[in-house]
Amino acid sequence: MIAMDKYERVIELAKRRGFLWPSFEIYGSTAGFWDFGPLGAALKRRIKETWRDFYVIREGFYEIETPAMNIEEVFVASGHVENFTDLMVECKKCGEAFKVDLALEKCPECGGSLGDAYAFNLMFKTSIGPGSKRIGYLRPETAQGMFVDFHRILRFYRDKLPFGVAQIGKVYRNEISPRQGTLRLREFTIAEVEIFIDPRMNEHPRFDEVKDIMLRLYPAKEQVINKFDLEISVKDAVEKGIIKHQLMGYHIALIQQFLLKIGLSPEKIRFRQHKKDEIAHYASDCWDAEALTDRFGWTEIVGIANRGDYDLKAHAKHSQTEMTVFTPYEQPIVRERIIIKPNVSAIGRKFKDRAAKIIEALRTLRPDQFKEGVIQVGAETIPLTKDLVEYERVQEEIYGEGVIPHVIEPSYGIDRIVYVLLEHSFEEETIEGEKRVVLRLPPNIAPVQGAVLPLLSRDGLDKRAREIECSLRKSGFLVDYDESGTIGRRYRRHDEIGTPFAITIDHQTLEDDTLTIRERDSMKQIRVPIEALSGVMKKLIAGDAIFENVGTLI
RNA sequence: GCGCCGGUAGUGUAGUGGUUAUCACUAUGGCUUGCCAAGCCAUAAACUCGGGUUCAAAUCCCGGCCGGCGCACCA
Repeated sequence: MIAMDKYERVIELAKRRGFLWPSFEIYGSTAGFWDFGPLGAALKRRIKETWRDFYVIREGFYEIETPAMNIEEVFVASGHVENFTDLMVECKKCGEAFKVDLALEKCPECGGSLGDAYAFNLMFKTSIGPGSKRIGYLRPETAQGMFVDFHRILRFYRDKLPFGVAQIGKVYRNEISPRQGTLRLREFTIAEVEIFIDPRMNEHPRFDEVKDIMLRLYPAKEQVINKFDLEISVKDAVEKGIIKHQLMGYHIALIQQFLLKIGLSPEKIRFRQHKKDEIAHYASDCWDAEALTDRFGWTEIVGIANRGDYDLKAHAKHSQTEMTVFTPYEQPIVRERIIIKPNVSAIGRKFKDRAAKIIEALRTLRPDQFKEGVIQVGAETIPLTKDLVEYERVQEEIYGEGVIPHVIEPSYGIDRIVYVLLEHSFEEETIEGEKRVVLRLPPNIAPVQGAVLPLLSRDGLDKRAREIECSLRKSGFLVDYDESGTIGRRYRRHDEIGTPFAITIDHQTLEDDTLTIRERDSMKQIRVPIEALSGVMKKLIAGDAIFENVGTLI
C-alpha cells in the first residue's frame, strides 16, 4: 500500500468517523461543498462557542445576525459588484490573466496572443421575489451586514466609540475551482468582528495584558527582502512599528490566544502581513494568521484587516445616510462667524421662479465667497443688490464633530480552522506493537466529552453504566455509551475521535460505588467515587484540575 | 477554466474482455476473554454516472461528475 500523506489520513478518518464528508455524495458530489457529520458539527459548534467566549463575552462585542441574501445596492456600495465582475482574458503563450481592455491586443508580459474573454463573478447572483425586479446576491462576507446596520448599532451602544459587533454566519463565494477539502469552499462559515474606533485612538486600554505574548511575525517587508519570519513580543513589534499600533497588536495577540485555546500547535502558527499587491480593495493593512499544514504549507485561517473608513463612507454615500459618530471636544470651541441671511421675500418678488435656486445657493455659500456681490446659479451669474442680502455676525460654540469611525476586522474561516485543528491534533503512535490513532483535542473542544464503558456487558455492569450515562447527560455532558467489543478496542475507538475521558464501570463499582476514569493522552487511570464524577468531569474538561489530583491513581 | 493522472463495500485494496468481483480492516449479532484494537462462528456491504464498441465491459472508446497534481484564480 502506498503511504498516505497526513491530509489523506486525516480526511480518511474524518469521513469514516463522521466528522466531514463531501456533500451530495449520492448524486456525485459538487466541488466546494462539504457536510459536517455528527462529530464535525459538534466540533465546529464548540469552536464557535469558544470564539463567542472570546469576542462576545470577554471583549463585549455583541453578536448580531443579518441575512445571507443581500440586495444589490449593498454590494454596489461596498464595491463588490465592481470588483467581482470582471471579464478576464488569458495569454495563450504565458498563461498570464488580465482584465479585458479593448486597447489590449497582445499580452503585455510576453507579447503572445490572447484567448477568448470569459466572465467571472465570485458572488452568487439571483433574483428576489416574482418578476426578477430585485437582484440579490449571496454575501461573500458577513461584514456588510454590520456596516449596513451601523446607525442602529451605534444607537444601541449609546452613540459612543469604540464598540464592536460580531457575527457568525454562512457566506458564499463561487470559486472557479475549489479544492483541498474544507480549505476552500463555495459555502462556508465565517466569524467576523467589526471594531469601530475613533481614527485618532490607536491605543488599547488592556494592551498590558498581552504585551509580553510572543508572536511569530512575517511582515511584508521581510517577505521581499530576507524571507525570514521573526519571533517578537507584541510590545516590541508595536514599538518598532512592525505592527502599526496597539489596537492591531492587541487583536493579533487575541487571535493567537484563541487558536492556542482550541488546540492548534503553537509551532505551526504565524502571522503574515499582506504585501501591497495582494491587499483587498477595502483594506489599508492586513495580517493573516496562517497555520502550517502538512500538504499545503502555510494556510490562511484568520485575517485581520484595517478597513479604515472605506465601508462606512461608501454606504453613507450610496444610501444618503449619515454614518458618523459625534465626538465631543474636551473644551468646546468658541468662534465668531459671519452668516449670510438672504432677504427671502425681496428675492422672491424680484426673481420669481428662479428665487428658490438663488436662496439655496446663498445658503450654501461662505461669506468670503460672496465678495463680488454676484451669485452663480448653474451656468448663470446673477448680480444681487445689497437690499437682497444681509449679514449677521454670530458667536457659536462647537462641542464636537462627526467622525467616521475606522474599522479593525478580525475574520475567522471556521471551516479551515476545523480542518487544521484535526490535522494538528492527529497523531499516530505505536503502543506495544499496535498502532494507536489519537486526536489530541483539548477536552473542552472534543465533540464527545466522555465515553461510558461497562467492563462487561453483563453481571449488571451494563445497567449500572446506563444509569451513569444518563446522569452525566442530565448534568450536561455529551457522552457516548459503548459496550461492543473488548475494553481495549473501545478505548481505541474513542482515542480516534478525541474523547478525552473514558469512564469504566467494573465489578468494584457494584461493591463500593467507585469507577475509573481513563485519560486519553496519558492512558492513565484514576478511581473516583460516583458522586464526585460530575464535579470531577467538569473540572477536567475546563482544565481546572490536574488529572492525577482528582482521584486515586491506579 | 486549461493540461496530465486517477475513480471497485464504511476504509484500504486484488482483479487487462467471459470470475459467484479478491483480501484485510471496520461494522452488526453470538461464543469466549475480562482494563488498552486477542481468538472463534455468523451476517451485512462495492465496480462514479451516461453513451458507444462487442455475443459478452469493472476491464476497450467517448463524454459528464468527482478527486489529486501543475498553471490560472482565491478581492
